[in-house]
Amino acid sequence: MITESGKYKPEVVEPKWQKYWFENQMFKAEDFSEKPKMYVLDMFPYPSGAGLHVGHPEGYTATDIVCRFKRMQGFNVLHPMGWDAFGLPAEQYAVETGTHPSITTKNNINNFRSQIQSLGFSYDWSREINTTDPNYYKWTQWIFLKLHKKGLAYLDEIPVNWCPALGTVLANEEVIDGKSERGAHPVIRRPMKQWMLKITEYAERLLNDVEELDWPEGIKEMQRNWIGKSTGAEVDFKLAKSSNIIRVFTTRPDTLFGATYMVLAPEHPLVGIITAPDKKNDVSAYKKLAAKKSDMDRTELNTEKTGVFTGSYAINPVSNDEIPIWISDYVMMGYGTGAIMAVPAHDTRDFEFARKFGIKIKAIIRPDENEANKENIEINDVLSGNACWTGNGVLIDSANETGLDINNLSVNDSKRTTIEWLKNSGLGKKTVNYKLRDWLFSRQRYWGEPFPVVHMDDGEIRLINENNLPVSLPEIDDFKPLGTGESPLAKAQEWLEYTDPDTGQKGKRETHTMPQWAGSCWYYLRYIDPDNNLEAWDKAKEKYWMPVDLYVGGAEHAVLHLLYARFWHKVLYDLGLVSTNEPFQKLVNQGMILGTSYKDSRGALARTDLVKEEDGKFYHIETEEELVEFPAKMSKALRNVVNPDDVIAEYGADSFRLYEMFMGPLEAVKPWNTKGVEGLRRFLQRSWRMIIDEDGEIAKNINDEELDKEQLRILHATIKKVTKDLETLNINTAISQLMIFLNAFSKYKTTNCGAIEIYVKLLSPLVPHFAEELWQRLGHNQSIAYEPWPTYNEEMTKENEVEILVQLKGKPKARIMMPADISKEDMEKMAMENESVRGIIGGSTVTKIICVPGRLINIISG
RNA sequence: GCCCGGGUGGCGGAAUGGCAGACGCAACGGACUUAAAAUCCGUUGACCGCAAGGUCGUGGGGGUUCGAGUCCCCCCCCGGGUACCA
Repeated sequence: MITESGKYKPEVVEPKWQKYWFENQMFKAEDFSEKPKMYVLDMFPYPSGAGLHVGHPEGYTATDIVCRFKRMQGFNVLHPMGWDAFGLPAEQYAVETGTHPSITTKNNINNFRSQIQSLGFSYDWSREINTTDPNYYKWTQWIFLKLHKKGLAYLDEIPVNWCPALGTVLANEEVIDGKSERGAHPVIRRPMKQWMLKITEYAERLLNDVEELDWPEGIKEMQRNWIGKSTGAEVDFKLAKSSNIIRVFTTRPDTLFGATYMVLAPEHPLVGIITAPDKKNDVSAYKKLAAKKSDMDRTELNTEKTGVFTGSYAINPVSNDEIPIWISDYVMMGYGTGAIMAVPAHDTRDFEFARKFGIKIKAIIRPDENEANKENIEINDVLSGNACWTGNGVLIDSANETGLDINNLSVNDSKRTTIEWLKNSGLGKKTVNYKLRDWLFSRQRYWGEPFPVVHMDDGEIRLINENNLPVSLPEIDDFKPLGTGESPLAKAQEWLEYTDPDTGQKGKRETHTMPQWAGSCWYYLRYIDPDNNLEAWDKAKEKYWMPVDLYVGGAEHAVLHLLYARFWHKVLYDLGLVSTNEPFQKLVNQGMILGTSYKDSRGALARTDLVKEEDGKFYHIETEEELVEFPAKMSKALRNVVNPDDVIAEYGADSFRLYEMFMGPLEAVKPWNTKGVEGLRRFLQRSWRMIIDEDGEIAKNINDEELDKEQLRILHATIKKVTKDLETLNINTAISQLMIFLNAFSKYKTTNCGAIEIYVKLLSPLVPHFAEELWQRLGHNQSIAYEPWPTYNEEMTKENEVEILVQLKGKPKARIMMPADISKEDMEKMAMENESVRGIIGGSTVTKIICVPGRLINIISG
């Protein structure tokens, strides 16, 4: 008879243990402890109305496993969760329905929390934070005051990415291909007064300190590229017929003698001044065209160069030649000085431009012969101006009468020499340029942190006193954007008007709010001391917990969040408010989980509900065309979104967790396959059956008999493999080893109870509810969560005898059993005395024998 | 274009320079069952062969090595990032 208590029932076991953990506050982190600390952080989610996605629990499961593992190893673990809850969707929903964003947010958070809790994660819920809570954003505002006082926040009238559909400006990082990152609405350029943060002041440190981080190389590289440091020189060009000077930035000062024209960005302030009267019409027409073009979708980038001549000339400072000044939109006002010296012989863009407009091309580098051959470029073509060379070589025709002679020098040497000469002649100097721009920190939205700022009527910008924080969001009932560049906050009359309590001076509050990134720039610090009403965090606690030892999240935050947070952290460090230079010591990106989709012969993906399966093949319901299975991003449009709630309801949270980890390496992109969850459910079922018999009793063959040699070997090998794999986050192979253990131990007639308990312990970080239940049934009345992690004996993992492969000239021929610890000499002796080995060698002469202990013998014969 | 990843059975994926394909899914065969599901046992890279066995095989081509999925060079394809950055 199978009784109820004999069955594995996740639907009973999982809520039982979740309740137990919650009621006993099992995972509350202690501030300060004798134990070593471990701070494991998940990127906190934006609680969207759509709820949890199978992608969310992937990283959360991995960190939960690490935390549970580390607790058993005696660490004091901090593992918090919270909500990045400011953001556009709740506000747009408010515009449509009138529901206040705080209500939407609260509901979504409740939904997210219960979904997350149903997965059995061991968060310290007493530290839950919410960026929209005034008790939280009070401190976000406080940090803004710190930034401002340090001179890192300023107002500036700049051309910004204005998104009419969203009614707000966006940071450069939030604009993709000329469209908004969220919603893909068109974005146009428009000058507006905005709050900016001087992240550029930290560019060098943000770049250098990347080196010391234990982050994926790809992410570090993306940060470096985004900062985009380039070293070169600023050079001043005099105009031929006026006293104006055009300053350019170049990374190739060595090519100055080859500069045969200049180009200004169309928006360059000198354009209006230097344009010759007969060119005014052409130039202003082009400027208009360029302005319109920058409003257009940037993906349709036309590589064909355009531009017009201004009618003016500049003097090349090294050769004294008069060179024409053009304007073109291939030079951007936003980078360097907005003007370039053009060296068509040695820059591909300049080359294209000069070719098109018939401008002189003057070669001043003789290409390196080997390199030119490799690139398939004729040296003579370069020298005659018919090909462009950007590589190495030797300088030619590059000397003047005022002491600069770089002929015969290499590119690098001539750069150095030229910069030296420019400096001595007062014409230029060595400069460093960054692609990184200052951070646009204003948004014209309601649902964000208000700035603690008042614009006084006399023009003074006044900061709200620290003691009067937070500046709370006013209640309003119309969330529609004004479309003027002001946020909906401008409608909150009462809130808006400010009167100085002492002087009676009047002013208006800042109506911009902070971008969503603000709250996530420092949330990891608030978890350390979430209820502190006197300060943002206690310094001693910060010192104890920081830095974050492991940070797991999606690669989509490679530049945005991670760069901004590092910037704030460095500012806080400089202010003596945090003890570490960097916030996140180790970073791991979980790969995206793809859904199943179906592709036709043209490569088009079909909606999953329009696909039918027959005999293992897939067909389109309407066209009858045969389709092939193809992994694709989960999307509503493809109807291939998998909802974790459904999976948990059918298989249980433990099977779900196990499957997500078994799919492959954490960082890899991998396709979801619900069949796979069944396999893991089966694995748990078989593990259960090995331990619990059909009556719900401990299986009869589990006793206190000693393990035999082979059982001991498998047990210790399993402890070793699982321990090492959890340490390195190779959770998929840890699970494989546990399966190997089960396959072996479920076949033995009798099993030692201690070995089974170790198995349950090894499983417990992965499938905590399952393990708790078995642990209890095995007679323990304490939770397994803090049981000491099993240790292994290296000697036990070794086999006495191993099978050695005998190869003849690399081909496998025979297998001989040999003692595991045999020496090379004895291996060779044993092999050569072996009958079948002799037969394999036959009459041929052995010239060499390679012995690899524990592995193989390779016999080379002539 | 440039910068990062990656390419291994039908599928997800394993492999300190040492027997490629661990583990799982799927498939097939068998046991149990009136039957099915569940469960259990077995087979499963391709090709040749009755068999013993052999040949080929980690995107393609070369190389280093006694030995290469792994190291080196060249090329192709896929994914991500970025883009007239001077």
